[in-house]
Amino acid sequence: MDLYRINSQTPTLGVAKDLLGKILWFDSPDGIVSGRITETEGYLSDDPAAHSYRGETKRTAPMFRSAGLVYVYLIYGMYYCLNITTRPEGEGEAVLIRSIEPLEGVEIMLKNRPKADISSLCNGPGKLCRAFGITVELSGLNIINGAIRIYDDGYKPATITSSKRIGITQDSAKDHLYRFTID
DNA sequence: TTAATGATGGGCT
DNA sequence: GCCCATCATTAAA
Repeated sequence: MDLYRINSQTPTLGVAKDLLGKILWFDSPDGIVSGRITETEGYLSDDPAAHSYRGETKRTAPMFRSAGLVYVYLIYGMYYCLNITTRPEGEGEAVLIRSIEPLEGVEIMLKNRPKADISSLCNGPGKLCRAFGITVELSGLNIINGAIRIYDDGYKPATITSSKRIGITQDSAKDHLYRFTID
């Protein structure tokens, strides 16, 4: 199985679609967990909904560094969200990984989310980070050498659906079809 | 079945 | 002080 590398020549929305069907892999303290990516969203540099929009801060620094880094942030005080950066130094774009179909380490995921059943184990950005054990401590790692990686096993999605992003309310951003899903 | 609400804390104005 | 790229739980219908 091949390591998947982000090509910084590829536009962010192209990467968002490209990541569908790839395998997210994490060498967690409890063991290997992995799953197939089924939902992503793109966040662009001229996009008021992007964390990078108001400039670089300590939190958002990975978005501005280089393509192929992990950007993790805390949301609503209790959940983490996982992104992969897509652009060269200074640009500030990323893809949010929103949903995954569990593959390896299901017993670890169930230990992290004891009340979930398989179908709802990783079907949301907060849920998948909780199930995998991904926290903000991992923000800034690269996906070539780090504990979080992406693999390509040759799976090709049949159909990619575009839709509006979840939870985006700014008038100038809410209607963009930057959310991509496969079934 | 869908709709409303509470949890919980960092980041920014 | 308000907002937030969320989710589980409860309430209503």
